[in-house]
Amino acid sequence: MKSTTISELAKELGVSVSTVSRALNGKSVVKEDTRQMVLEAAEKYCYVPNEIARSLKKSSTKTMAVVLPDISETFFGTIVKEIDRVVSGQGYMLILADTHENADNEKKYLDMLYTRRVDALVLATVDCSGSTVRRFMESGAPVVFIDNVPDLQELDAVTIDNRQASRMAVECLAAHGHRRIAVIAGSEKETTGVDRLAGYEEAMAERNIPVDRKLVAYGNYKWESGYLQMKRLLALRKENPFSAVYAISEKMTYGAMRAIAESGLRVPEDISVVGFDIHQVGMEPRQKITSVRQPEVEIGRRVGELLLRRLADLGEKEDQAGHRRLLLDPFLEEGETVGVF
Amino acid sequence: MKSTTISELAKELGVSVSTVSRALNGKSVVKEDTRQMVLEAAEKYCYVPNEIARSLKKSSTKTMAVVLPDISETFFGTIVKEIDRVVSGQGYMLILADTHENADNEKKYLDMLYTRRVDALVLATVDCSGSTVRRFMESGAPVVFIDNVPDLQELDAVTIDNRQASRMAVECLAAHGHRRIAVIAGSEKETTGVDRLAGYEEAMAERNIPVDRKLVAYGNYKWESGYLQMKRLLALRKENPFSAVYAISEKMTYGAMRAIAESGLRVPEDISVVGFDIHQVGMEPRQKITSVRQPEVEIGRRVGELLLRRLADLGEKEDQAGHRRLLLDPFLEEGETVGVF
DNA sequence: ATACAAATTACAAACGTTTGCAAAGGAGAA
DNA sequence: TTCTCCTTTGCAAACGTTTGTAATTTGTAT
Repeated sequence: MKSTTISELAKELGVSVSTVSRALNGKSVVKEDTRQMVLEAAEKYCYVPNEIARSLKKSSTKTMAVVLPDISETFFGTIVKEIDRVVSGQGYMLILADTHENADNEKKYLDMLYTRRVDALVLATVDCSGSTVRRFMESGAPVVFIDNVPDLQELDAVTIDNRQASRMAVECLAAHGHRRIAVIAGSEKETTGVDRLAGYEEAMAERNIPVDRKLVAYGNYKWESGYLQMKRLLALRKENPFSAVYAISEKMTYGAMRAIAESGLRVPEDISVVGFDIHQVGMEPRQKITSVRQPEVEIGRRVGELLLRRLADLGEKEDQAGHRRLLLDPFLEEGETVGVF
Repeated sequence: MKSTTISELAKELGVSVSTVSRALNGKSVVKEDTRQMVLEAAEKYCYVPNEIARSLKKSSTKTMAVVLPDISETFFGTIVKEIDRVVSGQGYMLILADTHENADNEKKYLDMLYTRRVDALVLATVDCSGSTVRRFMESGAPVVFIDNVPDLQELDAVTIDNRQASRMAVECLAAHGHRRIAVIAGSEKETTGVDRLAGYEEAMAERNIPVDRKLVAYGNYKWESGYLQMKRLLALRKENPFSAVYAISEKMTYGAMRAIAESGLRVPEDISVVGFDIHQVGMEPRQKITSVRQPEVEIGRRVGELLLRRLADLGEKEDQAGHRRLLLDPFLEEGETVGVF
């Protein structure tokens, strides 16, 4: 079931391969009659261009890669979906690589992608040192970071303003009278987690509320850690009282709420909760959770557009405009988990 | 920043390209000294094989495609993640295409994938006629269907037994004394929805419970339709009473529960609920939802393994073993939304 | 030293395109 | 008719590999 090639068409029609190629691509001048003839023959013999051969010749694969820690998360799924929508409009396709949050896998995938000569890369790295991508970036292919951005200067990135996100959470709680606000933060290694905690501290400072270290718990973004850290905070509640808690990931928020429910306390009567990335706000079976949200679709769109522009600029031989770090606005989605204190 | 090629290495070392190629690939006989020399030079000059050229020559791209309606759904995300894990172990990468549940997009993507000569395809189609894939299948590339399987004979597929899934739901409810069981079903066009409804009917028949058509609502798998259909069912509850409801998708389950909550009824005291595909059973902030579940990870693994075997068999020139339709077992995950009637 | 087989290496074609350049074809003007 | 100029087409190289076959080197036995 091998498919037709240009040269077979050429032979069939008694013209040269270059003529067929030009007729098919439409870019170059070919007599209209010939073009029609070629097009009909292509139709008749079910000609399908071989993108591999074309890639080799043009050294452009019309392929981008997305490397991320966990595609099963709605957050990443939504971003990828939108990137795909945007770039597929220009004929690009997406190679997906799920690193399982593992730096070795990330490196392995980046190597595989490099040999495949993808035109561009979007990366939600687990290795903030940025060491794994260096070669890629040096090769000249556009790279855009999302979610977790290494602390290097020269790079493109699209994220939300994570400090701002936490400020909004604290602001919401403070506006309801809360001052003793616990936080379930993330690891100190990832820029995302660091920024979110910093935002919390800034917002507290702005309101002259001292940050009680006893109310700062460190989790790892997973359900279990939200659950366990909340249990811990609740156990010490006598000595370190608090009226609200802010968790910086979706799963930790769920875990924390479960811990609260199991302790017999009510939300928001006893404890107010602000979550992060709660994707089904308004769709929860019961209580809507107040949550800081990221505009995933916009993130995806901006990433796609940025990559397309970079690739176009490459073609134009313009020198790359300075690298840009897009900081999008998070937003607070009101639910039913914040009460007045 | 162009990277080194085999012929540059060859020139540098004063040997032929074929020798370098063979030394690098290790398959063929090369004097050990030469191999070392080549390997060192490759290292020194940062040689990276060009997979595109290799693909062209070997007419195998080491690439598979996954085409599905919505990657932002955890269900698909989890499957893709596992397929990726399995096949990347054998050097394959995954191209992802999100059709947005649109048949035209599906066709467009399949065309793009065909010109890219992907080695294999996994497809969660929205077009059960199977017409869009025909060419692909005729080309000889392995195709595996998931989720929604066309009613053709000659194809590979990995799904759960959807009838069995519904039987388990009904069985659970019946065991708790429920006989008037409403169902929020899906469209009549998709095999998945059809099978799930059929399973419901079978299970009812087995228990000599007549199926009341008034208790069968048709949704479209989305939150809103679960919500609206439940509202409708509740509005008619006086004339068509029921003590339980079974919804055949995750989002419809959430929507239905929201509608129940808004009507002031309690779950499970007033109405019992069995859902489908509830991914965070046990992680919900409050009430655990009893749900029929699909083993997504196993589905992904079986898909990956099946594709790898098919591709290996192709190489072996063995004639393809008959097509197989893997029917995996769904399972019931107990929550707190089913009470005795 | 010579011959022969085995081990190693080189040559060249092929995979299916694109594209610069040269060649051919045709039309109009001298 | 011949020359020029423009339009259309063909030739051939290139993209970076793999691989069958031929050529060379090496080792061993005579």
